[in-house]
Amino acid sequence: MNRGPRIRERRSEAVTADLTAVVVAVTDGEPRVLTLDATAGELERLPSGPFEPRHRTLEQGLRSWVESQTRQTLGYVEQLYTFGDRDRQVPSAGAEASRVLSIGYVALVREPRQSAAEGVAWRDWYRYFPWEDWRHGRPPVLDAIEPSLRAWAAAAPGPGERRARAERLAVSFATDGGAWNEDRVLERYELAYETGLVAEAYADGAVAGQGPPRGVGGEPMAGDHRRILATAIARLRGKIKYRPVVFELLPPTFTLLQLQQTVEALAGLRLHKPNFRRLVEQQGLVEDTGAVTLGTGGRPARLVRFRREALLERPAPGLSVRATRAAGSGGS
Amino acid sequence: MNRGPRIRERRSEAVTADLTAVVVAVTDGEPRVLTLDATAGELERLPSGPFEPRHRTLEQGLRSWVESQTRQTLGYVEQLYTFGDRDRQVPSAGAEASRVLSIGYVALVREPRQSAAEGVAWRDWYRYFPWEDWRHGRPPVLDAIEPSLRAWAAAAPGPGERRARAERLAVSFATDGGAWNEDRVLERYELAYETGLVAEAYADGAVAGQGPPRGVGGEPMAGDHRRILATAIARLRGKIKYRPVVFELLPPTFTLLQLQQTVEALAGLRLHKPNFRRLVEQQGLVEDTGAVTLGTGGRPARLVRFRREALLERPAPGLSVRATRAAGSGGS
DNA sequence: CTCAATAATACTCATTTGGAGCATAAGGAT
DNA sequence: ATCCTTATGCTCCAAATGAGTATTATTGAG
Repeated sequence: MNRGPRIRERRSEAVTADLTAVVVAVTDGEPRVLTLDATAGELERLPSGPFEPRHRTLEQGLRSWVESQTRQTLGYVEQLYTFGDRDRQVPSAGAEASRVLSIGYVALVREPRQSAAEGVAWRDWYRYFPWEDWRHGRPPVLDAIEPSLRAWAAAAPGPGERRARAERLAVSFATDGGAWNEDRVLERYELAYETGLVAEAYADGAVAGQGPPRGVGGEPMAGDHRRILATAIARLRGKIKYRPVVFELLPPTFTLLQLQQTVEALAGLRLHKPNFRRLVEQQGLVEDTGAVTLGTGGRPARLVRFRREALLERPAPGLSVRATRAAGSGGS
Repeated sequence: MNRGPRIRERRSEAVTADLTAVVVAVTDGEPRVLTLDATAGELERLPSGPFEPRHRTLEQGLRSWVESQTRQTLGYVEQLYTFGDRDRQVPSAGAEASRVLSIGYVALVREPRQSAAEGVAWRDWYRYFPWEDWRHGRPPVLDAIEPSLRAWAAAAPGPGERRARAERLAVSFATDGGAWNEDRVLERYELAYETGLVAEAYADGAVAGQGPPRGVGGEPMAGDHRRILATAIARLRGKIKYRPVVFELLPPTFTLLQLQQTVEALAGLRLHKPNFRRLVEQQGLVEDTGAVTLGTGGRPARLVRFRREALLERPAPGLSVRATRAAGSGGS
């Protein structure tokens, strides 16, 4: 196949490709993401680095950057999305800085090393999205957010735009009484950005003003890292429903409650225990190991392991997460 | 946000980003993709071109290339995946050709212009994946493919690898009697590639030999375009189940049969008519227009339109596609 | 003008799935 | 022993789903 001439002709338009990793673990029932601490001039950030000639593949490049920056080796890795630049980033360093692509990845790890390196920390991901955790009922921060959202919708230029904004709010944030959909993490972040609720919008110059209202927009991150994190959470929340990805976060053997709490941590919802177990059993997702744990605080729990054969038997071997009316979508 | 220094330091590692479009339409109940004809030295290809400074965003760049190459304007556009180079492409033009990224997109259009430009054609997508069309029962080409797949599994280096290959076959191609999963288009293409069933594997040097067995591997495409097409089909087949994307392919008003046939075209499956209608109705995906069509060949059909409010009411407003036992997954 | 062919539409029925709550079992702590 | 906690098992019912059948409204052949 004669692609030579074509490729050469194209090389004139060069860009830089930044590989960025959302490395996820669940410890003590909390979802955590691997971050680099904020430094003098910069905010907290995700491990990342440019794609370089020494990297065999994009994914290899990513693994290499994460390891060198955090001493954490990665297991399961999945590409998320490639973000262009001018639609979001600030051309702070002049025109020549404007050709950067961010290729986002999500990685799952089982046993996070405690403080793997200096300046590296596993942080609760709800630190960055406080409105996403419904495990203890409706997050209070939503009451502080909603007025801003409604004001933004009301301030739309025309009636058509106003209706469009109201619909986006209804779909994403379940204003006007609809059901909260835990998957729409990215839409919600984008809305928060557009309405000036997150600090990044001001840093990028997308929204004018001093900064967001205090204490409601979640912790900011450098560049577009929080957007990449939102994409990762959305992807994971969607994927657990039809792919057995949760097991990448669990040790080889685990109890059903551990499994449930891991799913709950990711989804940000409380699930109905008996039904969750029934689902897991009838999907054939796990098999008994014979062993039991004692440190449960109650009756000992069976230890189970993931059953790979489930991949063959089910078209969509996942764990549908539907909140119990009790704690998930109901009141506080 | 002080990103200046960091960005400059990274600019040394430049790559080229190629934007590639899978533009899809369904006409006469057949799924079609917009392609550029094969030329003297090259195979059929998808519209594509490099991301350039003049492009405001990645998506804008894509739209611009598609329009200039095919005179087709795009409606719905969605990014698919960014493919690195060394994992697949041949470094045919020397070392400097090895830093190309392909960013794949899928676009849906309603009314394909007939022969929009010279050298441009809407082609049935099953031309490239003959094993993916189960609307008339099991595709005969599978009988020709399976021996090659089994031989490849049997020829694995060790017993562990042999088992791994057999499992991949079982999952992707439903060998050993499992159910065919229409979503796994990409896995099947990758397997066909690895087993030397598709011409691209030889062109890339990934498989040694003259070329694939004749008449079974589907029509080849330039570079990694067929892989991108496989990704697009897989994405669409998955997405119709939880998002109302089909309507992007239909005119403003349509009949329920048209809707069903469009879904069937994408999924490559035959559906049970009464149940499909019931699903559409109870999901509230469409509403009556009052009008009817006559050219049905039988009783006139109601004309309906998409109901946007369904987006608000349902968490996953889509059309689950489960084959009827009759024609979909059953015998020929 | 009647009848067959073709689709559209309506309805039935059995089975499965899914949400909710309750009952019982088996540990540890006091 | 009693209570607390968690694991596990089971029931009930409503909704969704798969499959099949019946009826209705056109077109077109004879």
